[in-house]
Amino acid sequence: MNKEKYTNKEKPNNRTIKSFETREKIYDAASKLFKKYGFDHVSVDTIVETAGVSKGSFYVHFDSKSSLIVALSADYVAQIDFDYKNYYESLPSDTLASEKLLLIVQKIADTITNVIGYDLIKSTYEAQISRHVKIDASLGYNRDLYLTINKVINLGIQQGEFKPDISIDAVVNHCVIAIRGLTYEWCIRYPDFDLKDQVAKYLEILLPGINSK
Amino acid sequence: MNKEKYTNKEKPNNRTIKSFETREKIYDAASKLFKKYGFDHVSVDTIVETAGVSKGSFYVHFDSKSSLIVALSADYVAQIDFDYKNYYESLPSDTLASEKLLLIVQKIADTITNVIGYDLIKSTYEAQISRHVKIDASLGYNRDLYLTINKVINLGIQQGEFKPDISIDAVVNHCVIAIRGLTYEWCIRYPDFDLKDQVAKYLEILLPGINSK
Amino acid sequence: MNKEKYTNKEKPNNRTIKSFETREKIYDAASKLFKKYGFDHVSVDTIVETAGVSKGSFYVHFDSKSSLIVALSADYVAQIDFDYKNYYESLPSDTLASEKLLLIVQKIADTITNVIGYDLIKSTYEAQISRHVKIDASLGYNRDLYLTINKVINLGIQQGEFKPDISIDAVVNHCVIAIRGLTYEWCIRYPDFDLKDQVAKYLEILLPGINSK
Amino acid sequence: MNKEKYTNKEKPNNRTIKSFETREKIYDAASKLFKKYGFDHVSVDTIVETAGVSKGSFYVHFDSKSSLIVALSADYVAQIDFDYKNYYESLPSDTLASEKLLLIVQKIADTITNVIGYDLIKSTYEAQISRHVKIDASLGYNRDLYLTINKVINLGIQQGEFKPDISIDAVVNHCVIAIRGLTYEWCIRYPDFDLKDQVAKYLEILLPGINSK
DNA sequence: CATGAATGAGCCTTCATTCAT
DNA sequence: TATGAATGAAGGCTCATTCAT
Repeated sequence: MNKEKYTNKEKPNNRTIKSFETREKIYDAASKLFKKYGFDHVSVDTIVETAGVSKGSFYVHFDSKSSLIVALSADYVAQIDFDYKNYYESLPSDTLASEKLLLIVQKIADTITNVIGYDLIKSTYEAQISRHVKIDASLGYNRDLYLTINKVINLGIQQGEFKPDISIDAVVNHCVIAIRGLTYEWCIRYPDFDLKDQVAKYLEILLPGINSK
Repeated sequence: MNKEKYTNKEKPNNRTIKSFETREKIYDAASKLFKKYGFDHVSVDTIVETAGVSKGSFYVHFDSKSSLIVALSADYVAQIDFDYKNYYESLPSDTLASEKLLLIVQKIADTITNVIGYDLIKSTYEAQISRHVKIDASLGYNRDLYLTINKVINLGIQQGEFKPDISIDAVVNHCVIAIRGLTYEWCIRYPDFDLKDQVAKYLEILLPGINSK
Repeated sequence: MNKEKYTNKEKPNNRTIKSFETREKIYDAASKLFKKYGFDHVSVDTIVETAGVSKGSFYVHFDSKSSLIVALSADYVAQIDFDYKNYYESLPSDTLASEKLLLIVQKIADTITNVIGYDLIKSTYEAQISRHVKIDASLGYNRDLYLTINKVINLGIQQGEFKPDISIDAVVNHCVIAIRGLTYEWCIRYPDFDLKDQVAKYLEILLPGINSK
Repeated sequence: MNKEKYTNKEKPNNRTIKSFETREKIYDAASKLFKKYGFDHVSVDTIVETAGVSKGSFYVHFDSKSSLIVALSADYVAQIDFDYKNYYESLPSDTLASEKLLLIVQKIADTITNVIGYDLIKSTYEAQISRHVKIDASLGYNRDLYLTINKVINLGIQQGEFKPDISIDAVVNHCVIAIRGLTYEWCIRYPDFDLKDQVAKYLEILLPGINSK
């Protein structure tokens, strides 16, 4: 398990600050390297060398290589959450629900493509599928994503834009899965696959089925 | 590359039979192990030990560990192809296009779930995403899947069941991607995800958008 | 040890002919490969593959990889002998001894450089120094070379061209060693070392010491 | 590359001393084994077993097996350099140039024969001819040897002992090559070849050609 | 004689982890 | 805390040789 530091409220002294910095150095180096080469192809040696710390230090701060990966995942997810939620709140209130949906999924595609980047997403998917580093559900972007899309779909129904009798859950569910599926597809077809474009196309096909007219 | 044996029509003698059996032993052991632990986490040592042959034998029959997974993938894909194509041909000619579509994707879900199985699919997806063991496009089930779904959509349009102005390519494309995406989802949520159910739900959402009425 | 074939005088039948051909194929392939890559870097697999025969055949004709090397060396040596002896006989009888000496050593340099070639010579030296594949003295080119050079030196003394009191043996000896030494030097400096040029320079330095004037 | 330790001037503590000792153990074992069996025929396994350290330790101290021989070569060369240069300086200033030359080459022969020894020289020559572990020219004994012999020849000319019109470069060049050639000869004829004797004989033949009288 | 599958010791190298300092 | 030398199991792969057919 990732060793939590700093949970006590004591005033950090020089030593704890140094310790924190060391941890950060390892963390940052690992992040960069995993992004570039994938978990399985980055050794602890490379990490500590890049970080400029000793191998011993690594094991002072992380119990194992795996525990590092777990710590990293949470951060990326937090970033996605932060990005698209902020974005959602910023949309004009008179935006159509269908348009909001489109803008949100495109925003997600954007974040994935440009902020997080291919290699890191690939690594995350890789970790998810091959190891049991399942992102903790309570932290995962899925939960928030569900809620946000749920809001939009509900809004569309209330505003008479979407059919009132659709199964909201099924639709939301499918959206989330589709985004993940398209992201997987993007990974294995990279760079010949425009994620933003594809999520838009996906909605073009989905929306007629739920629009009320 | 996978060393092809037996491509000539000569009557196999005892020696070639024995050789083939050895190859099979390795193949089967590897298949079982990859299924269970994933490609990267099965060593050649383990494979040959399981197969009950020498390490040298492994390299008599396969040029490398990688070439083995390539050979394995091709087989599974061939199996999928075989299964759903046969199935498609067997459908009554008066079946509705939308129904045919549903039945086919469900058949694929069935094959994936029950014939090939979770572990192997997981390994394949893992291999695809982490290594460059991309299934040869000309052999991959994608191509045939495209063609088959294309046929169905076309049929639907000709029979007036689907809108005549939809982009067939976009729809077919999306179907294939969706199947792969859902399969990926199935992998990471296993066993809490009913693939057959989900592809059905997916179509429920897709179909209204392309139905003519 | 290299298995000698064909020592009996029986009329060769089809089978012995086939056998001989197989042996030749292996021999030629090995020769070519050793030339190119050096003994230690050519595997039996590569040899038989290049020769187009089976691995089993190899061990029918040669007891081991090493025995092949032994067989090969003798041939190259024979070729050198043949070349420079022929050349020596062909020289006009009124040629000066010192000139004859120069021409002979240059002829040898020529043979080494252009007939046998860098890679094979390198391989031979390599084999000589690293393995105990010492060329059988009675076959080695040294013996004949000694005799030939001996003749020339003697001739020079008789014709009054060389000092009468030099130690013929020491001079001949040194010539032979020098040729081998320069050839070794050529190997490790290849291609920045002109063997023919260097043997000439060597003689330029040697001759004044033995010339009578 | 050989990992350089100890280049800083810090006071070595117990740990660095231990580390150094480990390195030495590996180094010494390798040296002994290469001497005995030749580079290509000594495995890392054998080295570490002989040294009494773990295989992992080997790669802590040396990047690869090749980097070890590079390190070894440099040392031997340094030793040769050290030996004959010291010797050269110690010669009485009134020694004749020709005598100095003789003494130096005999000193070198001595060092090769008695200090470095047959097996190691053989290994070095082997490495030079079969691999591309060419001793770095700037470090090699050749450079210094050239300079030293050059000095002697020059001295001889200035003192009127050698002809003033000889090509110093050609003579020096030939001396160095001859020493190497004779050393090669010594390797392949060992132990039936007295190197010291032979270099003396070589000079006996060379000197009359450059002496002024 | 010819074949080529089978063998298994051996090769060099990597790597996560431990531990004395 | 920080260090980095030490560890040794494991990894993928090569190769000379054997042997049943």
